[in-house]
Amino acid sequence: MESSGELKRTHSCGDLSAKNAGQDVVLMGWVQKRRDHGGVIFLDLRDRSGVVQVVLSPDAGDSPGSSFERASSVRAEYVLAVSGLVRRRPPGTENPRMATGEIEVATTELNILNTARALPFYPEDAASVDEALRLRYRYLDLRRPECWRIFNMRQRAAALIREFLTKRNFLEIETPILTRSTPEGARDYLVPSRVHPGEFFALPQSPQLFKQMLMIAGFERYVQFARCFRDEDLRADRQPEFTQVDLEMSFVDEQDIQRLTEEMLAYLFGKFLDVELSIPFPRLTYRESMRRYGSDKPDLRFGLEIEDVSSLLAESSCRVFAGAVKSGGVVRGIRVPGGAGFSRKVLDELTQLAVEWGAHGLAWFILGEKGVRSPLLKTIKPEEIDALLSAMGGQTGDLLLLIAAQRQTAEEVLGRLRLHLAGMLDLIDDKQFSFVWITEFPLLEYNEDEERWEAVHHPFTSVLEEDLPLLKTHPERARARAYDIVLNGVELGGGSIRIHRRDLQEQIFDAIGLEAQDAQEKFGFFLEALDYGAPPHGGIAFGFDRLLMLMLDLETIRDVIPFPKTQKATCLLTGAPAPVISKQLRELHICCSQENKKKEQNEEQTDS
RNA sequence: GGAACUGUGGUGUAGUCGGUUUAACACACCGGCCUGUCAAGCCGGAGAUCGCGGGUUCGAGUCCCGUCAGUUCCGCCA
Repeated sequence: MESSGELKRTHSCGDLSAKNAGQDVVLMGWVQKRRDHGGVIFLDLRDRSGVVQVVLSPDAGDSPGSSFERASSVRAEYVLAVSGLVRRRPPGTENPRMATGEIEVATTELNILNTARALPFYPEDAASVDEALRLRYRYLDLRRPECWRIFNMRQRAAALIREFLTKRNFLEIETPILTRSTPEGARDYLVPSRVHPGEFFALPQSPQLFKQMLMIAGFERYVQFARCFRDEDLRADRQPEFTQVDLEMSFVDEQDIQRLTEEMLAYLFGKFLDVELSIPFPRLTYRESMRRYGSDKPDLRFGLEIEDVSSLLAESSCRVFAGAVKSGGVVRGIRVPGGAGFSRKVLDELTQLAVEWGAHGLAWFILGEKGVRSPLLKTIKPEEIDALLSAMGGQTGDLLLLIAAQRQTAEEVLGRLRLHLAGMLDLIDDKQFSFVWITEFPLLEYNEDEERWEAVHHPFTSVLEEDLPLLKTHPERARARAYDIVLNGVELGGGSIRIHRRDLQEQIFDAIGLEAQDAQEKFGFFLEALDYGAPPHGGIAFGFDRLLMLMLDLETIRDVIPFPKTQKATCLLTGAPAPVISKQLRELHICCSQENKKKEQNEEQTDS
């Protein structure tokens, strides 16, 4: 193994072309592949820019210790410095499948900067390797052009967003990572204080209060690529630490924020993907979205809308339908074009799913060539079927699926059924980007477990002026000045117009059962800030990881995060989280339960 | 907290209803040969007791139970 010695890198592998023929170059990089013919050795040398073929022949001197001899000991993923002449390949040996396939580097000097053991897997194969192993050796997984492309895109997207917002006069500001735990929302990650025994910082779930206080400070327009931390269970699109594009503006209303967001996304998609987004995006109220799509994050890339046929069947001779309506429920359904061909087995599977999801059953009507087929045919009157067909637009070849249940259950089950059917029937065009705003979310919802009202968005969200009186009488009906932006059925971001008056803020705290004293203790600093000239303000935050995942057509945000955690929130690479030695705990005034103590002592022994 | 799927040499897979296997194949690895390959080739070699622990059985990679890990989903995620 040598140092690069006198060699100084002059070019990057992927940048070489026939134009460089005749030049002496020095390259540094990794050995992607070795083809040793005994008399002539080919090495594919890779750096971030690409791959180029390096050739060594005994002309380089095959005396002991020569470059040629060194080359024959080279293995995949060795790190090399090579010096040589760029030349056109001999006629007939060009490789059209390689960007640099017209040329090669006739190497006169080869230094091995580092060797590599046989790898657990080779970067080239990483895509097909078990993800746990890839995460264990993430630096090898990341040693491939596809990953560099993703992180290059990540940087570009961030740059475009910064560029756009800078032009719009936004200030990029960092807020604390060590902050105060807030009672609302997700579980906090806590950090013990050494200086203050028994007290803890929390990692921010979002910079919410800080950005509001920046508005109170008069910054007017704030943005941050904010790291956020939430100690909740993971999903393909959820990591315990993630990045939000967090922004806030003063003296604005919903439309201002939404317009800015649309322009920003249009700018980003235009420059980044060369995709022209049509703005403004469609808007659906929460209620309408739930009714038509059974979801507050509807995927609008396909139809299969939910129809309400409650009034048609309220007096039906079929007890399933009439009964549901009589008891305050609904009858709703989906028309599946072409679904008449579904087998009995498939229908049974769908029914089973519907039951799993909370329905009592699934009523189906096959609109076949020879008439309507359904298990309910005997109980339902022909004219009711006719009415159903015309209400749902049923045509020969279609399938109608109906759920009779309480509204919320019907919406939820049909919403999931809708997604399931779209997958089954391959209705989703994955080239499409379908944005939609969901507006007028409920402000509060009742938490059965904790027996109290909670903010749907967060407790700093303002309420629609006209719904203010409902807070006291029908809290569930009060609508928030909150909005989510949804892309292809994924919640990309959400925001709201905030409360900027102390009295309203206190009223909301009261509505969610936060005692005045508690509120004072936990949010006193913020209530106080509202007293000192807080301007009207609002904002939005996007999941930057999710945005990239969707733009790059990936399945999980782990692919756009360099060092992601597993579903159990561990890091396979570093082994975090891990026990710490008791000295650390003592300094932090932390005492662990017995079981953990044992683990930690073992650790200490092996440690010393 | 719950459900489902996955777990075989370094990697990716095969292994059919439990009984021909000394658990097979490809790539990688080690040794040898080879001056134009780019999925280099040819010859030879080493390497897994089948995630782990129980159980059923005359006999288990193959069946059952438990457990661990990874993934997906539900709950949870203001």
